[in-house]
Amino acid sequence: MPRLVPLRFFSHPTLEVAPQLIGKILDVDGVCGRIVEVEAYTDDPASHGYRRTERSEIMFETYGHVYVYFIYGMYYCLNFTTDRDNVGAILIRAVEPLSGIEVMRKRRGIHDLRKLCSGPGKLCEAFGIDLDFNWTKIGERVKLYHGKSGLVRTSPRIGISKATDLQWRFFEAGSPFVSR
DNA sequence: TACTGGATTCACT
DNA sequence: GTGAATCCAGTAA
Repeated sequence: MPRLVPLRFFSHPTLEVAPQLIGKILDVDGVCGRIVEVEAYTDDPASHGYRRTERSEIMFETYGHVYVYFIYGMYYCLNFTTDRDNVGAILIRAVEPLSGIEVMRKRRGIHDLRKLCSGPGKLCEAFGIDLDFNWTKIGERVKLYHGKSGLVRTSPRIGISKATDLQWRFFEAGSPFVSR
């Protein structure tokens, strides 16, 4: 079994973490992919971290957390926050599907392996990622669900709209990768 | 409150 | 190569 990447991996400077993320394996409850393209964002004008707003605050406050944002009215983009001391996040731009492929195909509605996760919006759809996963943390089991009186929040910061139960994990590149 | 534009994708030409 | 789809966050007023 490949070695688990510790949370502290993400505590280092964004520009150091980003290249090391290439080749690592993202596992969201058995749906797995090898990261093949990332984009690092710090405090430059092109980054949400350029201004501190309610949305971007997670980039300032955390590392090893999930930051998802909605774009172009249709797509989500998956980021992981980085750098214990500064603002930073890394956008996952593309992954190579390794397991849970049938689940990905069903979610994406296409069969072609090459088109499943070859873009930020595509991989979010394939992994079933949306805004609900904001502020969730790598390694922690996340349980999100409906309550009798409406939405149940697992944290004061997360508004939950559907049943979810998952865990974000990263593994060191290992070949061959065998999922559970 | 209203407006603007966006870390994208895909169909169509 | 081009343009449409689509809606939220941020900003200006």
